[in-house]
Amino acid sequence: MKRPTIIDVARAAGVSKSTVSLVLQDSPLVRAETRDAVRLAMVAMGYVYNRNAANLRSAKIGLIGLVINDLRNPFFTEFATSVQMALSERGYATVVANTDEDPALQAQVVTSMIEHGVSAVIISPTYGMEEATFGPLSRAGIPTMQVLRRVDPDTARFPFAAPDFAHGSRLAAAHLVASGARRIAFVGGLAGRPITAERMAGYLSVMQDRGQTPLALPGRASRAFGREAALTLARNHPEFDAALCFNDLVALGMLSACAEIGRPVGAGFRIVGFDDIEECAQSHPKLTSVHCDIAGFARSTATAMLNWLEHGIQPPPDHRAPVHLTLRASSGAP
Amino acid sequence: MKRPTIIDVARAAGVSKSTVSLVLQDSPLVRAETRDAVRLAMVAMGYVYNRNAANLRSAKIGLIGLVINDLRNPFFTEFATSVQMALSERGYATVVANTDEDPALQAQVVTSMIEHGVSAVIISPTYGMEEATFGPLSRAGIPTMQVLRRVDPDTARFPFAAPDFAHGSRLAAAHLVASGARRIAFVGGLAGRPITAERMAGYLSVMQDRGQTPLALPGRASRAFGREAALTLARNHPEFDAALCFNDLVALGMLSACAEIGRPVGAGFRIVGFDDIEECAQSHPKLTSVHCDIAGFARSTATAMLNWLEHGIQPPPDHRAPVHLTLRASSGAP
DNA sequence: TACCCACTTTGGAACGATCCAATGTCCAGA
DNA sequence: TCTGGACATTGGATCGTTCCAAAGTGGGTA
Repeated sequence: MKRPTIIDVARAAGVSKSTVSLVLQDSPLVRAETRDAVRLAMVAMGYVYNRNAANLRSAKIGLIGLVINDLRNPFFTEFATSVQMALSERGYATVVANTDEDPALQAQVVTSMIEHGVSAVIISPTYGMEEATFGPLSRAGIPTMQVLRRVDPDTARFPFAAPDFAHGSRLAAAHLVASGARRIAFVGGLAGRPITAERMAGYLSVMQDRGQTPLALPGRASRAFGREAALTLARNHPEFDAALCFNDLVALGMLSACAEIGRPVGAGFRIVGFDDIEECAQSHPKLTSVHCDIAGFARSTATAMLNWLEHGIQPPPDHRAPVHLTLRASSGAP
Repeated sequence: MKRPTIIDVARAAGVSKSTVSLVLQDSPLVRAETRDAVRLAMVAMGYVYNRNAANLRSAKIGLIGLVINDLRNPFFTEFATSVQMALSERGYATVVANTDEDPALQAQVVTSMIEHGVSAVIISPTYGMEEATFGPLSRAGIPTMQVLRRVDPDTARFPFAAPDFAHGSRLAAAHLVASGARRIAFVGGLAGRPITAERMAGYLSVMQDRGQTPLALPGRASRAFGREAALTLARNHPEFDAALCFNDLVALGMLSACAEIGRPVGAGFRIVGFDDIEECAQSHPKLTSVHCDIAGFARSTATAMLNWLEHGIQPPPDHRAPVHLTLRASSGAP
């Protein structure tokens, strides 16, 4: 009825449980014939290794938690998938949880992960209830990296890493100006959040340089909001001839709405996205975007985490990965 | 240095370890003041529950493996995310792995999951090396469901569940015919795969009814292929006035290419997608698609799995979830 | 006073592996 | 023949929980 244990296997193979344990660990100490006999017995009785019992003593698990605020967003999907695959390559399994920007849910999944014994956590956090999320991690002494968003200011304890959004923003704004845009709006991103501030930084400084009043249409980072904003902009601010978007989803939503109302996008109305997700190269017109090499960033995050875990090398408190601008038709590039 | 255990907590709170255990389980047996004292001690010394030790006795682990063939595809992202959240709601953590359609990688991640002690696996498998993936699962006695694709034919052992693709295909084909399409092509999907056959079923039967030769443009289920196919179709088969696509990505790619070459989509050239991902309602024109309610399907899959796990109720060997057609502008619907 | 019962609390025995010190075996070399 | 050491194997303690039978309280009732 119940699952056989190493003791049962040992009995069947006529050896001691210790020997079976050694066989399980591929120890060179056991004689070849003994090993084979034990293996045979295992197969014969359908033995299943119980990693729980093992972990109870040796406390190594190789499980890493990955907490993401919005997993359905392709930007985060790409990040999560790349992290998972990089970890898998190094023999670690990844426990993933989506929080849907719900701080309470985030606190809950983090607790659940700690209980399941993750040995590290990589988190793209949501805002709110910081203590409920980071407190337990800190108390449990679990190495934790914040990525993409810095929510807990204690980066000595929870190192932060993200692409250099502010620099990308400057590149994008400068590009729009250089290609002749006269009035530029910033579209999307929830007001008051650090990430919005970073992605707006270049825009704001350009506006200041030109002595123009900035126009921001804050909103969710979704296609739906992009559509809405494009319509609003066309109706209420027809003089604006360019938009710098919080992210690609917003930009793609604008693209779709412009197609719908027959507003040509390109030299007449310039749109720049942010993140350069795969779809940017497939849309019509193709979308100019700040390329963050999210897959590369994900891999380097995974590496940094494992260096911390395996060699105790704590990542720098505030790492910014380089970004560049990918020019395409939506901003009137050739 | 090392993590405190319930014994340490018990000592600090001046009670026995049994009492601490009861507190952990929210047992009504303990007096309120005792409970509070224990809780206080826990917080004070940063106690972390050790689920491994607990599981050792009760043999419940609460870790569930989710293996996905293409996690970057929004259809699968939505599925995976919804499954994960449904499991999380019931107190289970989810170990996710993307296989990128690589059978060797799939075999490896499945092995790794078994070793990490997942108590069940939900897998959207890739084709090839079936034994290397399903053999270990079977030997380890881990309840495993195949979803979205049936790769291992032994559905008595590995129950299968998917939306009723064949029926969706019939609905889509019938709709195209009813709205007046004269020549219909089937675009996307790799030839020879069961899933392609299912999604083509309705198309083929309609072609047969009409005595027309089917035209299939097989290819990867990606935006890029959709673009390519739209151009090919326009160039080599201009008489075709409708396309039934393998999935939405292909259809969206076609949409984008049609916009590029100035071919109006709608009553003139009808396109129907498959899966009804969120973007279908945001594209221009909006995309008619076979709605699979993937989030609902994911939730019911999670429920079925947990019923199996917790109550031993094995899911039916071949479950098909209902689908329907969502009419939008791309097929000339009002 | 003695007894019962409901309410709390408790010590010890699992659970299934790992780890370690100790014990056998066997053979080469003195 | 004896000894040392390489190779194999082993029993017992241990990890941090849960579970269970048993015991300690205190109040009400016969």
